[in-house]
Amino acid sequence: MDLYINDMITASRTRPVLSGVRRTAPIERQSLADAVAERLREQILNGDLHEGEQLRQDAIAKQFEVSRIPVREALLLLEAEGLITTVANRGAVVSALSPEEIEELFDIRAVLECHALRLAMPNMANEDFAQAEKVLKEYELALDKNADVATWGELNWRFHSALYAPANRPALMALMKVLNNNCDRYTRLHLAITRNLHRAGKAHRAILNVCKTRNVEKATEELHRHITEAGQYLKEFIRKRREEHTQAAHK
Amino acid sequence: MDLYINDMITASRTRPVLSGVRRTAPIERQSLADAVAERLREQILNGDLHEGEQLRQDAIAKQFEVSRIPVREALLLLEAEGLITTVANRGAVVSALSPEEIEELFDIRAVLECHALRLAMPNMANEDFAQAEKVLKEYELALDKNADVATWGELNWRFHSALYAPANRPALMALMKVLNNNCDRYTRLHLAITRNLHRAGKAHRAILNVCKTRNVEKATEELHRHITEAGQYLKEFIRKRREEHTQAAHK
DNA sequence: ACTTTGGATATTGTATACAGTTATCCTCGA
DNA sequence: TCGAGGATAACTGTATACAATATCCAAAGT
Repeated sequence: MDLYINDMITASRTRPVLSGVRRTAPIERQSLADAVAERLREQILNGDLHEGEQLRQDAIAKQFEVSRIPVREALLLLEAEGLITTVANRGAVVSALSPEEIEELFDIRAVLECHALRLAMPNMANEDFAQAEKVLKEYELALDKNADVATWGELNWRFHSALYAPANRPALMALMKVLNNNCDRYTRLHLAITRNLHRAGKAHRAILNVCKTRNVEKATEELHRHITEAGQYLKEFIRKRREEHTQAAHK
Repeated sequence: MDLYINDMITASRTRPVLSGVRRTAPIERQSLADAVAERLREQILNGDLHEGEQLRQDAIAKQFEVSRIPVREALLLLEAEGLITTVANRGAVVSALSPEEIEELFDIRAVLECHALRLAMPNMANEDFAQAEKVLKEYELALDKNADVATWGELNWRFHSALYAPANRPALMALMKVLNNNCDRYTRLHLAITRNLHRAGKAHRAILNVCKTRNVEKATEELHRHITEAGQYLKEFIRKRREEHTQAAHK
């Protein structure tokens, strides 16, 4: 699979944050390519486009009523993010990560996010804890409401990023976000089937509690376990699922 | 700045490594976009295009005698890699990383590469040491010959990647390569001015020697210092350089 | 002098058109 | 029935043309 540095930076594509005190928000203008990419990304993360599915330039262009040029550019963006894979003259398919790649991605995430947490913890103020707490409450509320997996993915990242925000490392944060997108797709897939959403909620609360004690070692250990356990679980989950599918294909 | 996941994967764009034993190499066919991107990337890494320099689509298209479409797609790739930055309707410029971003990048590199080394060391065989040794010799030879900085950058990465290869982590490797590209540009800039190329050579030899003792802790410590020291040095170097330039602009 | 406004020019963004490549399917022969 | 070969269709890759947007400069107003 592929990961691009600029996806890290291309987090920047998601619009610079409003700076200064201008009263009237600048009119949000997106290039068509960005808009198309956003829609497709959502569809992929939601699983509306399942892995391995072909992405026809023409079809997408018609669907969104644009020409193929912005579609092509959108596909390049998504490829840089690792969400799709293209073969010359044969078009793009939604990336299907091998179990090994999934494990690798979660492993990278664990390393980077623990590093981020380590940097963040000395800077954590009460308001940071409050922020994380707030997101966690939202998450639990969403659970009760049986919200969709998209909401879950969003809140999951918001919780994690809230922990890392005090580190004040924009590039690192952007990189972690891209990696998260690639992992979340599988997590969501898993959750959509097993529906055991409470597990992550409990793990998150545990992590937050350790952070509050300001014990860096224990906190990073907890976080590391949270991420790698998810990785191992998903690796196995996907491996079995693929096995079944190939068997089904062979009979 | 921006880093894209797919750049990690897009390392894949730099052609999948020959797998298997096919005798006749597959005919190399690159899309124009890939070819343009490759040329531009080289120019940026070499410093032929200095940071902040505008990249006009028309000019590039004329230079390579292609239309603007493949140029645009090449620019998207480079943006994903973090080498350029684009603003809507105003085109692209060669990314100028702030001293803080440089520090951040080197820091991320240190974390990931130490992790990779940690994974690699248990798998290191004599042939791996020999391979690293060989690259190191080439490096030292290039020093004597007063080779250009491009050669230096190439050999630098080849040495580092030789150390991490036994870890057998393709995604991690690809990500590290993209990060390296973003850092190397500044390292080369620095070397092109100060010409003290021997320092890195000595550091590399020291790292390799520790690896041979199979002491994981010491090896990662050595590597970590090697990378973060370079980062600190360059951060200061770029900071001072920028200061001078802004002063020059004000008088 | 300084600011503002209008428009000419340059540049990017998108659509349409065409060329090249790959996949599909049909026919023909064994 | 099966496989080889080739025409056809489908799709991607690139070029050209046009539209939208930004930049620059000069002229008018304060």
